[in-house]
Amino acid sequence: MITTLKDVSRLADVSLTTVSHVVNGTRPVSEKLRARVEAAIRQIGYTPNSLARSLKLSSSRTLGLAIQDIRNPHFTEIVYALEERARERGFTLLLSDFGDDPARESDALRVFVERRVDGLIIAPTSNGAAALAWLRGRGVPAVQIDRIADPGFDYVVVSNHAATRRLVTHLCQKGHRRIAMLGGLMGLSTSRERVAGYRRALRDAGLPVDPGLIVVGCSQPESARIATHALLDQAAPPTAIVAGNNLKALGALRALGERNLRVPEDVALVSFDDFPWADLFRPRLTTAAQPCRALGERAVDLLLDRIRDPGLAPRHVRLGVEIRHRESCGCAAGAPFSPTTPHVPTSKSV
Amino acid sequence: MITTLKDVSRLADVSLTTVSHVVNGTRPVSEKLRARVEAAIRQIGYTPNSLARSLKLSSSRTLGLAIQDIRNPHFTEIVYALEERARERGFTLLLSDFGDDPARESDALRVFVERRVDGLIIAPTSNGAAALAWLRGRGVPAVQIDRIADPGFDYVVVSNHAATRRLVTHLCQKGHRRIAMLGGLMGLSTSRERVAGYRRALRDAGLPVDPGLIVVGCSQPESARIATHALLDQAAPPTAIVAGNNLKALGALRALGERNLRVPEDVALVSFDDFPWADLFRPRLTTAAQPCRALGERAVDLLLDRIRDPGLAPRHVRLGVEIRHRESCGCAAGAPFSPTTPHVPTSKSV
DNA sequence: CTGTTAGCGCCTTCAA
DNA sequence: TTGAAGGCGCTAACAG
Repeated sequence: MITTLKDVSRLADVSLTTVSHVVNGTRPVSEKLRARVEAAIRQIGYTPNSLARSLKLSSSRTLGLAIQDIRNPHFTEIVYALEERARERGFTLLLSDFGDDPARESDALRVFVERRVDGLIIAPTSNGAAALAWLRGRGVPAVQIDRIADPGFDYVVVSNHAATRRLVTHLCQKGHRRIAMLGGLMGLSTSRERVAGYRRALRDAGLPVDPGLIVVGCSQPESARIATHALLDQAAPPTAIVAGNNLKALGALRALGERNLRVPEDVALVSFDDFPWADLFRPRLTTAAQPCRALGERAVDLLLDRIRDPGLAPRHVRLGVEIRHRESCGCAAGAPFSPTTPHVPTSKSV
Repeated sequence: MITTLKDVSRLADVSLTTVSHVVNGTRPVSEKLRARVEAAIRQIGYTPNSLARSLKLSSSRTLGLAIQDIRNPHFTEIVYALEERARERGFTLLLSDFGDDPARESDALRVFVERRVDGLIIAPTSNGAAALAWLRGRGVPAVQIDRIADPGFDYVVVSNHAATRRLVTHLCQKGHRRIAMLGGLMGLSTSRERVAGYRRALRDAGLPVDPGLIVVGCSQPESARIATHALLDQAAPPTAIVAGNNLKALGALRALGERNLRVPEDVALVSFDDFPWADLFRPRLTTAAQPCRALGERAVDLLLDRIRDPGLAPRHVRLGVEIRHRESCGCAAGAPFSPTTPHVPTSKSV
């Protein structure tokens, strides 16, 4: 059923070498032989064994991708971009979803190394530094995305500080003086940078930083929901909330709904990360939209460069973030339905 | 940097055979030698080369996954389940997103076969039959998910007919007499089954089937949006719409919003496929929620069974679908925010 | 232009 | 309990 070069060479009555060369186009072969070989290949349905090829060449043209949770739309979008770019450049993606669990993160890297991926892309956990150190010991090229655990490796992330700062400044300009921040796990660079951006914006606006308005450690909608309730139970509750990512925004939205608070009239809400269908939430969310597509593409490009030349100095890329003003910040957005739904491909036929 | 069994055997001064056996625990080794070997392994950081191993064993413990568009939340959820189950059972997933393009579908399968995956999971396009036939010629185990292109292969899908029928019957019972259907590409079994279920429900209710109320071929939100506008432009527009999947629901929702039509007061809307955040859409969508998790798990299990025993007769699994009644069908849902958000994992800490 | 041959790293029979 | 040796399928010197 599964055939080999040798089968082809026997059937075409040529040497194994010649077959290899016509398959790979790696040296001139006379028309006559080439025709015979091609006929034989078709006849027995030969498909090259890239395992053997990889073993010989010590290059698998495979990239490992280790990520938190592909169900988070933000990561989904990145995975999509990574896969597409990798495929375009002739690489296949090995996928591992490690659910923010450092132990599973290490497992994933081990599996990838055993499979001799040519390089790997990782959104590191708070324990990522150790995982990356292990990788370094094996000389495997890697690029970090979304978060930074080890500046000794390449990375491509976004300007978390600046974007959060703009989000918060916008809220300040609309007159809010008690602005709460729903932050993530402080072991992650993203969380630290976003919280720092928040603080900075407050200071810029001459507003005090009230520790009671900063909640960190939320990593799922449910914890954000609970945290939001706690925030609103305070004596002097916030009039605006900044969600550190999309999952936290969902949780906040749920809590707000449960209290029948109106957004933005009663409480304003802005969030990091956009959803492709953010225009269908009510209220429509004002967000800091990350360039997921570009991020994925850059990450693959960086990685392939490094695979080609492992001696390169670490390269650090920070991409800009677009603030999408919709309703939840208190701005009356233009048309009731924004015509731009950037992440959803347009149809080709009805 | 990357070391081999031979390196270990030299350092530990034992035979290569012995090292292999301690690594794989495949035959008894004396305490003394084992200790030496293990020390050597640690010392040089040996990581097995699974490429070589796979070549020798002709089994890669790899599964190929070929799917339309991981950005569709429905597929995202399935990919998540597949990856998790595969990992639990010691397999790694190779990912290929082929964007509903038959040419890219074939490419993906070819790449998978070249990489000698042990089996593959595919959500076939309308051209899937040809692709699967090619696979059969190579004797590669495969299971279809979501859609059926070749009953000669295993599959696990959901009861599209019955679920759509229940959705439409519900609408009929609420008094709707002009119910439109937004169907997908009729080359896909899902689309055919769902449209058939719709027709069946109308007949059961003694209602005429108006061809003008059935639109097929939408595959993206944008085409569904346009189709919805066309539907509403008719002389006798529908009072209810059934979206054949989640993307079509997004499009319909946008069109409805653009016309300032209220759901469900002016037009009712129900949809196949649930979203994890469906509770945050306004109106909250009534949906036929597929058991994505179970589907993924069954698919992997079926595939591994078949890999073990390729002689098995084709196995066909059809899973039930849960109708989630929310507001968009005209039912006043209970609490304003449903406490069940099944696809979003609960937090472990705040 | 074509063929012979030596591995890539590993598993496993066979022999000791 | 241990080791030597052949071969999985392929590529690329090297030789004709």
